[in-house]
Amino acid sequence: MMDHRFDTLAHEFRAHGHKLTQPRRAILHALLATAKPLSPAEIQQRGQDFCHDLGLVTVYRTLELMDALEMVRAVHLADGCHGYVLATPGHTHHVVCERCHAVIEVIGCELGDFLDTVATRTGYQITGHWLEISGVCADCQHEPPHEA
Amino acid sequence: MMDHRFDTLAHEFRAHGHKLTQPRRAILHALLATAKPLSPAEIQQRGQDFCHDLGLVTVYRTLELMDALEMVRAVHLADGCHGYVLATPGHTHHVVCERCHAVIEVIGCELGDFLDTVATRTGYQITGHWLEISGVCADCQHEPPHEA
DNA sequence: TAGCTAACTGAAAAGGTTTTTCATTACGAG
DNA sequence: CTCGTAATGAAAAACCTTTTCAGTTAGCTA
Repeated sequence: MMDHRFDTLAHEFRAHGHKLTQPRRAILHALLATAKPLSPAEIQQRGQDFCHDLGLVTVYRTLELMDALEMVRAVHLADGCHGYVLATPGHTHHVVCERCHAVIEVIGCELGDFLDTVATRTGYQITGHWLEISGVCADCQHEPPHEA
Repeated sequence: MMDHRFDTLAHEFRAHGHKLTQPRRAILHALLATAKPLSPAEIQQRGQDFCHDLGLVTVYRTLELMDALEMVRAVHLADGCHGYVLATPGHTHHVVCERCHAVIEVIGCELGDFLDTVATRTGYQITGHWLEISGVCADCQHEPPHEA
């Protein structure tokens, strides 16, 4: 497993005083192996390839921890709102393909001017924002619809 | 109840061939009486002031209908993601006060340039977006923190 | 106004997801 | 290697949302 991303994430647990257990390794592998947001149940299923008896409870607890450490981000989906993807550090936004659910993170954020306008118009002091963009990824654009 | 907004919304049910029942009136009253997003359970509680035996199931069914008619919008909140506010027609974004949860809808959307950049950068064909902004509303700015 | 029918309703039950509890296990410091 | 503590899986509890179903109501027709 000569994956630099894995090592970086693994180190993150240790750096904050948390143990690097087999179940947590399995969850990392599951998340690293996909670009789609995965539900807790999907993470458990895929993680069991690495840790046979990975429990769903552990997935929830680990996601909670990883969310607190900003290692993972929750993605609100149209149906439910409970998908998770590995996070890129810093402020990012997601673009989710509406056909295959592939996710790209857009690093950098040029919403400043727009938010200034909003502040002026509403009288609110703006402290944060959440943006999700949906579209059709390059691969899916080259395929006839409804065949993915 | 000489509320013009109530009449407009009430008419909306009829205009689409749906009945205007007491439970539905109660739900409208509950939503009209607040600027915060309300959970289904909160809508039931407040609606019972107008319709004593308003059931939670009816709240869910009515919200589903109102969502389809674009009378109401789901707001994803930091904790859960299941609040509802009355919708302004057209494309809008929400600004939610992080202290008192008051919501303002921002009409109009100047994200076009940003989305063009995202399209170029990612190769995705952009089809939609969801933006929520958090901040501190004018009222709360004038109060000392932690006293709302 | 009275009668009629489809739409709507509340209660109960089912279905799903997330959290809590608790005895056991395993990480990793020493 | 040993030990203490954090982490784990299973079971149960707690939620939230949807489905089912028999009874009720809105509002059209006469």
